[in-house]
Amino acid sequence: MNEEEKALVKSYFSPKKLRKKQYLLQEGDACKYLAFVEQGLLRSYNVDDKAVEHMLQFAWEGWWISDTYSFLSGEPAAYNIDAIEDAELLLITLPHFEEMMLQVPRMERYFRILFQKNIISKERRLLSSISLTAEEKYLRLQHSNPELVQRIPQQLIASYLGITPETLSRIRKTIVQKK
Amino acid sequence: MNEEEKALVKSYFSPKKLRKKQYLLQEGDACKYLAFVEQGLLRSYNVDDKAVEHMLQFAWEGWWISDTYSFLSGEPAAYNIDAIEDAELLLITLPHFEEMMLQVPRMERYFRILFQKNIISKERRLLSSISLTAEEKYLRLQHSNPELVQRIPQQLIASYLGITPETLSRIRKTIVQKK
DNA sequence: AAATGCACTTGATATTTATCAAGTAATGCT
DNA sequence: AGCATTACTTGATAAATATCAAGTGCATTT
Repeated sequence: MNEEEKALVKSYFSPKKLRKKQYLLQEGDACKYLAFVEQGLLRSYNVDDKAVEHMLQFAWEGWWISDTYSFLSGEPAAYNIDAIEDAELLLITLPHFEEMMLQVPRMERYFRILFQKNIISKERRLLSSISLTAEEKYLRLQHSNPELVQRIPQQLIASYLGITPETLSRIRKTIVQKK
Repeated sequence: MNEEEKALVKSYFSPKKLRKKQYLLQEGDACKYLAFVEQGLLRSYNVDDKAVEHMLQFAWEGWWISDTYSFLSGEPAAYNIDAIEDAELLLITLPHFEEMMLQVPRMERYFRILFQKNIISKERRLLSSISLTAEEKYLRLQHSNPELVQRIPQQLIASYLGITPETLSRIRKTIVQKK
């Protein structure tokens, strides 16, 4: 990308800082922004009838996060997004996003490829989810994404895997014992 | 899309017919094609150490199917793809796909948007998978995708939901009894 | 029409995971 | 440093789901 393009792309975004525990998006609101994480750590999740949180995604430096459906459709968001660690973001609105796609074909391509990669990783997580035991899921996550396991609090990892914190605690114990 | 573009796009694809139970792709081979389903029904799945199949995706008229990772990277496929019903497909190779993206920006856009939608539906399936009971998963699938539940054999639906055929059979029984 | 093979069902039991309750360790706040 | 809050662990028990084994019904083949 040349300097001119870089400047143009940058002009579509606005910076935003978020303190730990602050919301970027709350369920029910329209998701106005797609966020690029420059610094820090965010999560998206939903909350069920029993007030249990279910992690959809974590996003740190270099990752994108939003409620994709709400962002694109304008419908109320199904998910919450908040900061697990203080964060610095670059935000883009849908009109700016669409404009950018048209003005900078390179970005259209960038996002098509980004989305491809996202699909591939979601497919893997899905297959883990439907085919592995709790322990296998944890071990595979640890193997495929060690930074996540290291950086994210344990209860959130449990939620991400679809198991209870107690079960994860016990699994970790047996893994240590096996060594 | 004008006639010229349509003809150009069409020229990148080659047709293929598949009989029921025939493979389009076998685990370990490179996935050479991205397939568009004109007619019929396909599935992608993997097989674990215990020879149990785990459904990743079903694709019927108007859907696309491939092992996305293998298709893009050239690495051996992790999944099998075969026909549940006799099928007619349009196949495109990666070089043709890339060429088409460059020659027809409209298609770049089409796939970016297609991938967005794919991500949204995978996210929903993932959240169902990590947050619902077996019965809730089945009911939600039935509600969100009645054609799938009607058209796909029950054992494959069970696998798609990450439960055993026996459990699904019992769940269906209790649902009927409740009515 | 009889025979074979699948898909689905049903039953008994085992295993995995969740729930509830209490404890201990770690962290944040003033 | 001391107190409060939150995160994690552990134990006892309950609930959900898997496994294994037979059986039934239905369709396909001969």
